Amino acid sequence: MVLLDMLGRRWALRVLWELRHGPLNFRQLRSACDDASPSVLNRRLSELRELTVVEHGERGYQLTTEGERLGALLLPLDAWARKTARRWGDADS
Amino acid sequence: MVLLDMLGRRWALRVLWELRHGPLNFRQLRSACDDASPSVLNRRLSELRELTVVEHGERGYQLTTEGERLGALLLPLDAWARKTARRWGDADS
DNA sequence: ACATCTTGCTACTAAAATCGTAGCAACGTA
DNA sequence: TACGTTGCTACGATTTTAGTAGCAAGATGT
Repeated sequence: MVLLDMLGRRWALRVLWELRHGPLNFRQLRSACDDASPSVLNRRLSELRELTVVEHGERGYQLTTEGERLGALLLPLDAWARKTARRWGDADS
Repeated sequence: MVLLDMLGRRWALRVLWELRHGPLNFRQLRSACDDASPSVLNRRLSELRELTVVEHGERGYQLTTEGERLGALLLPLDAWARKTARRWGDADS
């Protein structure tokens, strides 16, 4: 599973998740990702761009059409996460 | 997103994926995961067990009910991966 | 009883990934 | 020209993972 190996890297899923509502520039994206170090974030963005899942346009980094399709698949994961978080009494999402 | 941070660790997604068809013992699981090093695999399994997503029963490691629910959400991801793999002419899945 | 095999897992070192911080070059703005 | 913003690189410190060896406990065979 190449995809799982790719997405199983730090910030990969998170980036897709944070871009789901629209473009963010590098620094916005960074602070959205708990201030991930710029070196890793940049590397991950390169990889995601190679996958043509993310692109860098006028308005900043954004999901491509393919990326949005992939991002949509994360919604159920999020729903699951929220459910189990509630199950454990966690505060965050 | 605690979940994404958790799943964004080496072999986490992969373990869920490899257990989707039933229990595997430690060594089977390891070879299913490209012979991941036992130290990391074991650590990941501990974490997944803490999440009550994986458990260690008579037949080996297996998904819990919650785990199966989560695993089911990976199927669309796999479908997506297969599609894009075809798009790039990759051989593997 | 005894040796053998399997299984889950630990130990340990080397390599790789990530963190955390500083700061630069390019660009726009005043 | 001075100043702020943005995307990004550099680099040492820390954390994670890789890779290999092997042990303890239980099953199995003889």
